[in-house]
Amino acid sequence: MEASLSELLLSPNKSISQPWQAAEEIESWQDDSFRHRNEMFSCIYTNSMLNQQQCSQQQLLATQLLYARLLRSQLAERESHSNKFNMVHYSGSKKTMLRQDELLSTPSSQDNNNNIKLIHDIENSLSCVDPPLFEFSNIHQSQRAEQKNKQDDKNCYSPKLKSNKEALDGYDLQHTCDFIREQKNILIDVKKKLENLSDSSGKFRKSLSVRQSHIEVNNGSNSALEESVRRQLNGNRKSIENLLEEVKRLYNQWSSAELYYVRSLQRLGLPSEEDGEYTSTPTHTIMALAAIALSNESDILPQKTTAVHSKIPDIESESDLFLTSAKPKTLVEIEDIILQLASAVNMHQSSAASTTHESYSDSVKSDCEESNSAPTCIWHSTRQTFRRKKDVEPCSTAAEIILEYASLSSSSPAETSRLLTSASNFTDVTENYNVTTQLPIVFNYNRESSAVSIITDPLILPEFSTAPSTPSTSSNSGCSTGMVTGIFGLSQNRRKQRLARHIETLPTNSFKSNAIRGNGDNEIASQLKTSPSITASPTENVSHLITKTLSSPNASLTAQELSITNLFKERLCALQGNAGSMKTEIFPIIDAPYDLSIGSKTKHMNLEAKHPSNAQSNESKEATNDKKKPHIKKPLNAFMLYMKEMRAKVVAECTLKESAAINQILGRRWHELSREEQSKYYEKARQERQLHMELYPGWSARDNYGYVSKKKKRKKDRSTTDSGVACLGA
DNA sequence: CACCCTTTGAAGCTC
DNA sequence: GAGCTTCAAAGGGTG
Repeated sequence: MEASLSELLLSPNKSISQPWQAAEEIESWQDDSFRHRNEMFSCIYTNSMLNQQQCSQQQLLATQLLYARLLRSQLAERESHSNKFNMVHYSGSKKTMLRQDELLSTPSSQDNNNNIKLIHDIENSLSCVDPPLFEFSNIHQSQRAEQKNKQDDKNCYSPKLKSNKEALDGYDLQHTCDFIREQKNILIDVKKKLENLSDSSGKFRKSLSVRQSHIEVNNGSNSALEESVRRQLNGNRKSIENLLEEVKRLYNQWSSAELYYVRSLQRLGLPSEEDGEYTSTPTHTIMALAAIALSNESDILPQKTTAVHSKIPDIESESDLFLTSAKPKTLVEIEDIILQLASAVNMHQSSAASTTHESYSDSVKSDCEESNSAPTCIWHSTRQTFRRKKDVEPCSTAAEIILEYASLSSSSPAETSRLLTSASNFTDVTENYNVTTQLPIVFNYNRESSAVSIITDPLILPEFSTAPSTPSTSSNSGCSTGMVTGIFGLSQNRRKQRLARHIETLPTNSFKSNAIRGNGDNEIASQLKTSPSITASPTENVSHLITKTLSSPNASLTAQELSITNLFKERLCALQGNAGSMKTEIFPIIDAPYDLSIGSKTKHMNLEAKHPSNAQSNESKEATNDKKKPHIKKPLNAFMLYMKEMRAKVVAECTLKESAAINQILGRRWHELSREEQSKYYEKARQERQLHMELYPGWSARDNYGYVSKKKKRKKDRSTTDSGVACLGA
């Protein structure tokens, strides 16, 4: 029962001796860490379960926070303390949450309302989650131990791995994937239990208040007994509220792990368990681990966020938050595991592909060789193909692979939607690159780059990949014109102001990171090629970590590059494989970061289905150009957010189904809202705009002008002409 | 099947 | 800066 969630998730083998499992250590950090646990996510996910739209933003925020953490972790000291996996201490959290001393402080003889019993019922309901969990876990762990023994494996991916190769040889990828999937199912069970617990706790709290009010009404006298009962009631209520708070945090933390996992799969274009075609891949494993790392993030929160506990912190504070060099507590350790796992996965892959560990380019070759229609490789002009030949200089660095991948994407200008799909891929791999190499790299390739360029910016790749080889496709989009103009390249005053505002919120630390701000491919290539030095430069801790993790610096580099390279390889081969069919196959544009829903399938917000492409023939070229760039929708305003949230309720209340009528009702209700209630939505809208602005720094609402039907425009013209105002305006 | 309807608010455009 | 336009969501209705 002392097992932590991290243990459950990360330990495939019970026999693994992991120092962080020591109960003393757990006890030592639990109190401190649990108090701050999920501060970030409790802020991020406030009300998130009630509002899907909100979830999308918060989900993204969470992801960004992860990256920011990854970034920050490079700058922070690696603590010697072994509170490595400071995740939800699953069973232990129960004890912490319940605070036995508080709960038991009330003598049972005075528990007239059976409050203690109820609390214990709740406690039991929590504990009833544990047995199957650990039973399950132990079963699988023992099974895995047996399997391990059968395979005569000598090593596993312990964080204290000394001989990486040995461990990698013994690493059973498939089992790990299975294990993670199983643990995810367990987490789903935990989630359900927590929801049930939350419900029962809510009922209890309600009954508690009813009883208390009953006492107050019926008895006017202030006898000592009543006072005592009241105090106990208050105490119990406090306990319940604490319990609920902890449950909420647990739930949020779990959700964060799941969300990031699902989201990562979606953004990589990999199927999830919900999809029929799901097959476990190394990338699944990596993503699952990343999700775990994200979940772990919650423990690194500085105290700062508690002040805004009741509301979602704004971006400024968040940016400031994760760029301050607070102490990392667990992330480095988690990353250590992830790095080793990723390396192990790729080593495994490499060996499976009958290639040498040292030459992953050969692996690329072997994986891609079956592709007949190899796109042009701009890096190896001698062959003009990405397909590896023995006499061709292979892409020797991850940077080249990345760039080649990008060039490959851009080499098929006819399939712009595909390119857009690759955007998320690129971003993903870039992120993975950060994960696996622990390099705080920011690719800032936005034409109108703001100082804050969130790593997940989906525009990064399209711009990056299209710039070298394809001309601008639009004249009005700031994202597609020329080279990097920087923050001074803005032409619109308002946009200047917005950006200036944005920049003002930037902590200076953000520039201290190893942000790669380049103007061309060569620069980024050279930057990436020098990754070893970058790895060593931010802190000695990183290099120390890697050196410690892997047998040698070279091996470190190789393993890191293997990690990203294989990720790229996967996508690259997929891209190549689809090269022949790309011309006819239209992939939906996935605008992943801004529109992914929690636990749901990707919503293709940018589907062009509504676009009247055949409306006017003389605008076909323009329409074609429009199709080539992603359609980034406007952020929702306060009323839209309100509508989105309340529509279902109104529909349920009324028999109306027509949206126009519903909207009228919602409009009236909006005006009936108090200022406070409205301000809640205004605040949400503000955050949405902020987030949108950071995600799409170069985006302007103007970019969407003309996106809607021309008929609508004609209709508007007609209506305005009727009013007579438009004539004056025109 | 594409567009309309209907709401409010934000942003862009025009004068 | 005022006034106007466009778009954001939603889904039944309409041509």
